[in-house]
Amino acid sequence: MRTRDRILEQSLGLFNAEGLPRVSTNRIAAELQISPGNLYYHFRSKEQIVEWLIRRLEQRIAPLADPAVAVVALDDWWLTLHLGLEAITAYRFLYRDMDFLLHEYPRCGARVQHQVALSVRAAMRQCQQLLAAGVLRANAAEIAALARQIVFTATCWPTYSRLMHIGEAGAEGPEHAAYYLLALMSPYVDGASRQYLDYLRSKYVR
Amino acid sequence: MRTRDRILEQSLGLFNAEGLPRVSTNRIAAELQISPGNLYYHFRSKEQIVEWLIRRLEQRIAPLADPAVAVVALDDWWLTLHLGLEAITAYRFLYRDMDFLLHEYPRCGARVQHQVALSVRAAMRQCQQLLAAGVLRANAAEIAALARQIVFTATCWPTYSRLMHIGEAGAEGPEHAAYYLLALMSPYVDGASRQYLDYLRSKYVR
DNA sequence: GTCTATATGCGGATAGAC
DNA sequence: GTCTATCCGCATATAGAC
Repeated sequence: MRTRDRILEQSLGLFNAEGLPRVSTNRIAAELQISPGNLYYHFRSKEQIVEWLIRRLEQRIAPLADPAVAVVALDDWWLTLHLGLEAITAYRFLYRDMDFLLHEYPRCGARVQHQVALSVRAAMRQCQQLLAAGVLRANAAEIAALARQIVFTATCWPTYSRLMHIGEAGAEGPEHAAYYLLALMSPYVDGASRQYLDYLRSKYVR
Repeated sequence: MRTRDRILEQSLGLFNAEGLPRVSTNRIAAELQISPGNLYYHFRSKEQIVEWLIRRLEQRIAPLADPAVAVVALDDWWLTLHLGLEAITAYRFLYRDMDFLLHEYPRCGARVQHQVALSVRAAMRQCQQLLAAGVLRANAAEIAALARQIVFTATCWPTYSRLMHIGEAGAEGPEHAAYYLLALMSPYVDGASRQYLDYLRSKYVR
């Protein structure tokens, strides 16, 4: 089953680099120096390749949204968020062309939608834990809006940033998004936690 | 020149409803009950249709980014932002498939990029005016991050919202984005202005 | 498992008559 | 200005030999 894995790996790389709709199955095969027919022996369709890639992403982010994980300090939140950003970066093609995904491969699109919905719920849970721990100071409406903003920014900022600074190195990496995520959180944090947050933020100044 | 305008109007409607890549020139012609050849008599290419639509959008938002406009009260800011959101909604297909746009029609993509860059600059100017007027309370770094967040949210939230709540009415309208834009601004506003902001926000609760 | 060859369909765009 | 007919190229996917 070696060829199968090579197809998945090469597809992920090409999809991230050039975008799902612009990478044809013929292209993937050519890049791997195998025939198109061979590729279709391993995967019934292009959609199936995408579906297996999504499966890998799901396994990677599932532990981050696990309710059992306690988030009681800013550090816990930050680690979780950073791991999430890295996962999103590694599979950024899914978020980059979501409109295409949803229309061309509805099953895949629905799965990504579901993952994002789970992330929103997890973000709310984590914000509430931080509130209970006294790290955050905000009312219920603010918490809800903040959690949604966090997930929105984490998923969409890399794409936005890439579009606006096309060709610039690192524009789609997690660092750009990280800075703005800290900025979102900042007004609701004070005391010692706020100092730590400012410290983190200073590491991401451009 | 009647047919030409009908083509533009119909294209805009179809692009917004189904997305730029999924609406073919043949489809536009069929919908208007004219022949594909006729369409290509009026526009050399599909790209030219898009280019004329962008031109209309540019004319619509230019006055909103005009440095001559004074933004000294929360009300001024809110009006400008709301007009901007309505313009984005009216031409949402441009933001919905920006990756496609940038790769397939680089000239068009660059123009939209340029418009967004202008919007960021305008947002910063306006935030600084609000700061000077005592409506906002923030340092320079916070102002810069806030202005970027505002433009990012205004341009990307409608698309994100639509993808997450596909089929739901109003998900891509300006209202959803409006609520979160006010939430972004809120922590940096206090006193009488804050009360007014909360009042505005209450009108958009879901 | 892997290849070659090919079916099938669609989208953008053009030619030339009316 | 508008039509009909058609070219061209590409992408997904399949058939059948090796």
